[in-house]
Amino acid sequence: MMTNNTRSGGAAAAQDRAGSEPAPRIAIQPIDTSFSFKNKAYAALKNVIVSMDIYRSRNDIRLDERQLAHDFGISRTPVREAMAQLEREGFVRSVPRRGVYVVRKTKEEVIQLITAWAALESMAARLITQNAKDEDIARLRNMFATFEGGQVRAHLDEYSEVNIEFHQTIIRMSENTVLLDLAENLFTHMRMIRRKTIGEKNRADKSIRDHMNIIEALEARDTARAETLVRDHALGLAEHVARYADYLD
Amino acid sequence: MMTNNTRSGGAAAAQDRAGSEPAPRIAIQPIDTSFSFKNKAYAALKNVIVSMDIYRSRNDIRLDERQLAHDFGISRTPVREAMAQLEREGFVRSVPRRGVYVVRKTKEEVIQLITAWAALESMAARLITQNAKDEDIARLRNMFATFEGGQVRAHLDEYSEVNIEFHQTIIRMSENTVLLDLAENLFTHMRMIRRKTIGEKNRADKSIRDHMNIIEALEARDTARAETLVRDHALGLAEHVARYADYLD
DNA sequence: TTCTGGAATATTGTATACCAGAGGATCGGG
DNA sequence: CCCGATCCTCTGGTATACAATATTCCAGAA
Repeated sequence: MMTNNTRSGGAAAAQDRAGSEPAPRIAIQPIDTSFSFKNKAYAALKNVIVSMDIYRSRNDIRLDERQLAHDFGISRTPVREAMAQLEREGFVRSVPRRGVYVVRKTKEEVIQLITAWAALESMAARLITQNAKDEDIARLRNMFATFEGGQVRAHLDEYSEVNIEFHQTIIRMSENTVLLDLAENLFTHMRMIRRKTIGEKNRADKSIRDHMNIIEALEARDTARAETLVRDHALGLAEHVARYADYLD
Repeated sequence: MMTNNTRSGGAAAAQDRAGSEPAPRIAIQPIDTSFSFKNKAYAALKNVIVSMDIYRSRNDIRLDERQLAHDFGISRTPVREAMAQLEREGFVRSVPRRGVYVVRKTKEEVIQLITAWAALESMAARLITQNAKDEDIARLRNMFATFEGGQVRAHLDEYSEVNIEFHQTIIRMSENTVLLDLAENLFTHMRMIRRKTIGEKNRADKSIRDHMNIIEALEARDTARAETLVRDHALGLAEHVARYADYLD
């Protein structure tokens, strides 16, 4: 959580034109001091971890501090500080005097992950029915109604990027940054296993239908129903994983 | 999350007695290598942060790396690595070339915190009704029924240690470590503001009644009701904070 | 051949040195 | 007395040096 040290500050620069300075002063904005090597390394490392296919090979994957520091062109220190953060988030595990290894979630842990996600997102749905503006909910429909047409559906399995984006949007619409931060982490973990897609074609159809029902419940401001639908949708995935995802662990 | 590098291993040593070795081999267990300075510093720092009364003074509290390192008797490096972790968890904020400051949550953020907590704990309640053993639920009642008697009630405001412990126990009983880890962090934040207790004596009574109702719903394995009660109990606190906690920010 | 022991090597954990930038103090001019 | 430029100090950011331990591999004995 709290990824950004840069507390926005984007639009703030354009404001002072009533100031008495005649100098043109073209578009100078406070230089972004937040991109320290530590933060850059964090982003880069996270990217590396997410984009590698952990679950294909069974061998543990080790991250070499020295090698990474060298590749990034920096020293070990900021790399280690980034590692410490990733470790706290559960992405890597540091074994003393041995190395840091990318964490491979067990089936059990994935189920727990999805369950927690269900909790967060259903709360988000609740908040949306109470606080969101109609136009925002409408935008949600527009964003994902394209898939109702037909052909794109094939790609909408539980781990696809569009699917995750839908759920991420739900969370974001809750306007609760704590929920967002927590869920962001869980989604990142989910992205790491999405390549291991489970067959079962009809689940994609069900997923779309679920999404549509969710959107309708949100539009109707039906708090209880929205909450329930979102929760059960996620828990359904958890159950599916429990039953069919034997390739984990 | 993932605080422990020591993957148990406790009971595993006593197992192999069918092995052909006649040697007694008395109770050797792997020495705990996981308490590096980094981890020690993390625990110590967190303790320092939690135990200081952030919300009394309005001045920002700065943590001096050098001073802390000196007090701990170690160098800055492990202290900084611990700081990096605490920063990622939202406890401190590091301003480049200025210092690292303890984060003071705004009223808005506290409300969001409690809302997220409501989401996690209500899911925990759901899981308990489905998976927990009767005896565990019974233990929950025994643990907190002492307060029904009378005099201890006065101290049971929303921020008291016993109150937090009750909710923490609920989460723990879900047997979902992800929920537990996420909630643990939220609770830690809550502990930091618990000293600023709000008056309103009758809330304590309501709190106890709520707890009893929750326990009963769990005992009855009434999933929907338990979930709702837990959620609304927490959201009630959120609303209370929204209304009366003007001292924040 | 197989197992034990230890030296060589590799890699992390920790300490220290150095750097750049922010803020305040000081000093000088008006 | 007030204001501003400049220096000085203090802080976190980064790099590097050193210490400690795990792993590997080979030699030698049973």
